[in-house]
Amino acid sequence: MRFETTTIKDIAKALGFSTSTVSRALRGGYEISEETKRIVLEYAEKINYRPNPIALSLKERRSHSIGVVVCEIANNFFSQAINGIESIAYNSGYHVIITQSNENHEREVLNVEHLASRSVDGLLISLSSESNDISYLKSLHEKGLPIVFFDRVSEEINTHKVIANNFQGGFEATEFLIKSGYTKIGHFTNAAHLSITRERLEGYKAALEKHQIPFNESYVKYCSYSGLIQDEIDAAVKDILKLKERPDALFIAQDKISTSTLLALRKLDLEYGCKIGISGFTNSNVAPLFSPPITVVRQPAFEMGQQATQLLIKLIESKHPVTEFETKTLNTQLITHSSTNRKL
Amino acid sequence: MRFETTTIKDIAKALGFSTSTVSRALRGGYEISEETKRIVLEYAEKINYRPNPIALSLKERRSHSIGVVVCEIANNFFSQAINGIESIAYNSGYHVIITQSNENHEREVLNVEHLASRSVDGLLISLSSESNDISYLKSLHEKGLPIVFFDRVSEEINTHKVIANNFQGGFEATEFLIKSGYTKIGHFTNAAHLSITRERLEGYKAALEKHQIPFNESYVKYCSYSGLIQDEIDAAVKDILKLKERPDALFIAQDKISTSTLLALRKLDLEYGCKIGISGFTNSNVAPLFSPPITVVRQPAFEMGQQATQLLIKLIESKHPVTEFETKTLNTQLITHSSTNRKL
DNA sequence: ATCGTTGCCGGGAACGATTGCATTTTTTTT
DNA sequence: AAAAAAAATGCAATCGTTCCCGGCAACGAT
Repeated sequence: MRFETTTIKDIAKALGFSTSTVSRALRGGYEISEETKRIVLEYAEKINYRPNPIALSLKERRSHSIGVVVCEIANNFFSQAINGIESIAYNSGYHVIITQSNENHEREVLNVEHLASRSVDGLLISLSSESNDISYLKSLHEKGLPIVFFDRVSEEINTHKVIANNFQGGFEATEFLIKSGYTKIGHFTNAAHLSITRERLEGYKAALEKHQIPFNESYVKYCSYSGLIQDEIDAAVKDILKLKERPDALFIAQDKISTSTLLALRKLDLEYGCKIGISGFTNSNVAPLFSPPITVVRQPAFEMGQQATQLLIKLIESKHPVTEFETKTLNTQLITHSSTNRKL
Repeated sequence: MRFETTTIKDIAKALGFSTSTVSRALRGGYEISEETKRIVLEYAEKINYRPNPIALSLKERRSHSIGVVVCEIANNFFSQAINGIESIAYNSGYHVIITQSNENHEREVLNVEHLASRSVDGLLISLSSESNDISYLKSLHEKGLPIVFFDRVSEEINTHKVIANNFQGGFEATEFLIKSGYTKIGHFTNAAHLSITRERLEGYKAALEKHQIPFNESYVKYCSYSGLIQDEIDAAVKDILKLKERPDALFIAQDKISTSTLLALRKLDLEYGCKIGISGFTNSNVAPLFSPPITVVRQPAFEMGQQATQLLIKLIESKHPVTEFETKTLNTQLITHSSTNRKL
């Protein structure tokens, strides 16, 4: 049951050349006569010869591929980002290997190590919500593996980073609710230690402060599984419902948490869910269909994927060690569906 | 800028053994003394040695990985199927390489050939809607590459296949609309030549026939881009709206087309959209939130991915050429949200 | 004392491709 | 026509690993 391929040797044998001649003819080496080149190229074409990328990877110690680690591809943000990544990578001659951590630290480590041992030329990663300790990444980075962070970044490693303007997103989403007349605004968000959590929370707080609304700690719910587990969101919603002074609006800081919260509201108290104002991060293309309706903070996922990939390829192809790193911040977009600002 | 790794040679040099001895000690070869094994293993552990999978792939001409080709990972069905694939593959020691065709034939060919040249041990594929000619797959299959089809299969290649019970899905979705009191039932579906299109159409027709409703060709819209292009769906909806006798219900045969149709209805004629009955294939987790509401045909995507992977691994690991192939058909699930059958 | 076993280990080819250097062939120069 | 220069091609090492084969010691049996 072994899959047959044709090699440079087969060509050499069939044509009576040495493998070196064939190799050079195929890459158009200047030292090979036009005649020989023609013969070799024609024959290679005829038998549909394809160079073995594995042999090349072994020899050159690079694979012309980049590894991607995301939490889950089913998340709209990540699948769009991956499309952006692929769009750049393919045009630059790189293949993309996608892996999922499922928000699990151990899985993330396994994925990264596997990618590294497969000689990926570089790594694009958005950290899992469980990942507090990233020393494993640090050591890989120090050994020379080019890494670019996107979305969920870490301070601990000095390299390129691409993020959305999370502060802006949080601020605008919150301020929109305030301007729509809501004052008791709850906040559902990710695990507390993530960069995106901090930044979006800051935006939320800044909007409250600007409009002289006091910050209320009991209105903030940290969901460590990032909405991957519906029960966690149900519990958060129940907590909110139990409050003597319920929020009259919610700002939700993540894609999956947004949809999970809408589902929970529908299930637990639809009337309340339809009464309150809801704004939240999501890159879902079907958000306009949602009921209860939601005002959307959309991240430029595709562009983020593209820019991260451009930075990574620049790192990979740089002749000299790079020491100057940049953090690109892309603006989010607030999309209001007419039905949301119904208090106006 | 090259990434350093430790090899079996480093161990051999440090310990004064030959590479052969080290290699055998690491795999626990019987011909190596316990003492030597201990020394080698301890040292390997100490320097965190990891065998180079690329060298292994080159030598063994297999990579312990399986390639997956889907149309787009952003599609709920496929991302769930991929989770099923990974769940089995990882437990069996295989890595999964995911690629997207974006419903584009040329891209599909490129992806498959790249996967094959990377020595994937087998291939899981759901055909793109553009793929009519699959001779390239055929020749790969004849050369010995194990292939398992899922979801969108082809008759032309005799191998294992895993599909949903598309006839049943189409039948139940249509009959549900009929039983809810609708009689003029339109049908939006994929490109006509796809296996899933035929089967779901058959189910639709069978339900109509059972209830003595005449089949109306002008009620059927084939969307060759599978909902990837919103304009195509918008056009289909406009066509329907222009009919002197508009459908009072729609059965939609695919995930993306379902959501695109809902978006189009919202945009073009929300009142009509909310009045008609809609049932459709989708694996979206947020379908309960949709408005207009939709009765859902859900495919067992995760299980389909799992079963396809099990079949593929059986093929890969089979000692003898396999000649008996099976087609597994998994039942779909009809999920009615209370609000849909409002004619009752 | 010699032979066959057994246990342990090293040498080296192989996987497919590239590449520096050596070698052969052809062409040009004198 | 001989020598030098140029062009075309081959040899062999390399990447990291496995595995066939052969070597060598120690030991028991003859």
